[in-house]
Amino acid sequence: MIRIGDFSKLSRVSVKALRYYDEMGLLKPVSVDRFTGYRLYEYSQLAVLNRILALKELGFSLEEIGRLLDDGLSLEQMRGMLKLRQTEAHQRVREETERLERIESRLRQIEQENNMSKYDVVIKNVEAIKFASVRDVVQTPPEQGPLWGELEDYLAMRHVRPSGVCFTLYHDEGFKERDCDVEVCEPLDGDLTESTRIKVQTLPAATVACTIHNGPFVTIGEAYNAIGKWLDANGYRIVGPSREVYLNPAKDGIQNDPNTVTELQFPIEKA
Amino acid sequence: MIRIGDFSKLSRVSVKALRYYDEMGLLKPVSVDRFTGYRLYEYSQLAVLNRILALKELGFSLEEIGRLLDDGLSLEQMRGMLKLRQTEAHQRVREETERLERIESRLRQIEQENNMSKYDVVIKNVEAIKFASVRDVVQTPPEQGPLWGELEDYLAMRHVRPSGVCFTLYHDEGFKERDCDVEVCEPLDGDLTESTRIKVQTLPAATVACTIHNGPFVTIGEAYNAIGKWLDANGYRIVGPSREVYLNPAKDGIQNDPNTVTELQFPIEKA
DNA sequence: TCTTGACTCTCCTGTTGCTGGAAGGTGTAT
DNA sequence: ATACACCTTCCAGCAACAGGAGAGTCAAGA
Repeated sequence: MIRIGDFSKLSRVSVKALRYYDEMGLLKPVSVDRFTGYRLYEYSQLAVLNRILALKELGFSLEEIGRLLDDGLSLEQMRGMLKLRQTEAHQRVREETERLERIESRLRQIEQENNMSKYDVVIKNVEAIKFASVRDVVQTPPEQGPLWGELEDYLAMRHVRPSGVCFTLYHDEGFKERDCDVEVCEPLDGDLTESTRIKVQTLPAATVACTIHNGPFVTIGEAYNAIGKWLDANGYRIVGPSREVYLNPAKDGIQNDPNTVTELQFPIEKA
Repeated sequence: MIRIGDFSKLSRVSVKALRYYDEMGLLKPVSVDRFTGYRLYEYSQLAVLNRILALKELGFSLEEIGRLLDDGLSLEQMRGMLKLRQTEAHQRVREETERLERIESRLRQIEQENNMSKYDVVIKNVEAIKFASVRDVVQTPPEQGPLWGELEDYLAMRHVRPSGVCFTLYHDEGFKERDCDVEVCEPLDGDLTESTRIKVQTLPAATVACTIHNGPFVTIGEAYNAIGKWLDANGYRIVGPSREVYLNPAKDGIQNDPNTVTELQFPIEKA
């Protein structure tokens, strides 16, 4: 029988941790002095402690370990739990690897361009969205103005009000300055009858890389630039039309309001 | 100006998190209604939030992010912090990969042998240790008894008492049943003059894989077996003599006490 | 105008696996 | 007797929020 301090030295597990394991019911000392409260361990309990540590290494929580130690665990159960830990560990390896890639791409960016981009790209999941839209080819993006007029008139006439922020889909692959295949969209809650020009569709939920452009449209190219580089550097592939979401739409037509806030969203997949 | 719920929907960051960021000083709403306490955000703050999220992805804590946002961070500083994160991320990738390996080796073990080993192997760091010892070649391990007598007599004559648990070093590479090069050791605190047979040395601190054998010595082969397999399966290399640590030494000479507790320690390196 | 129902606020607790420290009792060697 | 190392319990804290209670706010519909 040895006291907690010696047990701790032998096992290289802190006294605090041992007391915690006692409290959690993972490893009770074989006896506790009735008067002093001193915990007394047997050497043979080091084997139990080793089992606890080994399970911890495998990624089990202390609570799970407690159950594993109590229940004479069947092999099948054990196998199942290990499989679970396996996928989790896999997942975390992936995450950390991606994090590492991102860090390295940032470092490269600093080395090469010697500055920090004003655009930060983040990945998020957006929900499916139902919307009414007009699609057409315009000479340059700013010329989508009339399409907006057309769409809004149509909605107003049918007393339908958009249920969220409007956006434009760019159907061309890659960036294109002229003859752009654009689709201007207003999100919808209820129903709407279509016409030859106005269609109702649903965009599926997606994982998108996005960045925020603060300022007038004339400079939005920088944002496209930044997000494009980021996708490249971090190994993502574009898998659908990009969206320009007009969070705080321009007040004066579509051009030069400096308070405009626009979000760029690119549906992506890991390359 | 939008309320927290809408800001949350646009950013896909929970309301709780936004309030927390406010409290931490990371992202204050541009205004707070004096009467209702409602937080009001600007669309343009989505860019700040994106920066926060991007830094979080890189592995920074919220506190660090706070400082990064406040101090107009110099590029050099940023580079330094990124380098730090980089090594950390590297470290974690390694850890998770090793965890994954261990899980997979356990799974293989279950598939193949259809049972769970009674021996759990854990890795720990042991400190340097000074000791007195006798080294000799014995026909079989159990025949080290006389060496123990020799060592203990020597210590007793010089009124030196061991300062910890005794152990044996096995200097042979691999497992050997006969003509074993063993060294029986008693840890020491103070000084001791050497003789031709008795030497004083210091084992350096080391990383060891260890397992606990509960029971008589005759069955200790199983423990060696288990630890050997484990090292193999998890990609470790033995880099020094193994130690047999007699935690709860046998009472009857050295053979058959069932309450004996012995720890096997193998100094290792990742292969 | 009243009533819903959806939002929002603050404040408190809980999460995980411990670490650190305070205040006080033990054990042993000098 | 007196150190000094140990041991005990209890409380606080970490990181980044989530969940919920209890109460106030807002806009739309009856």
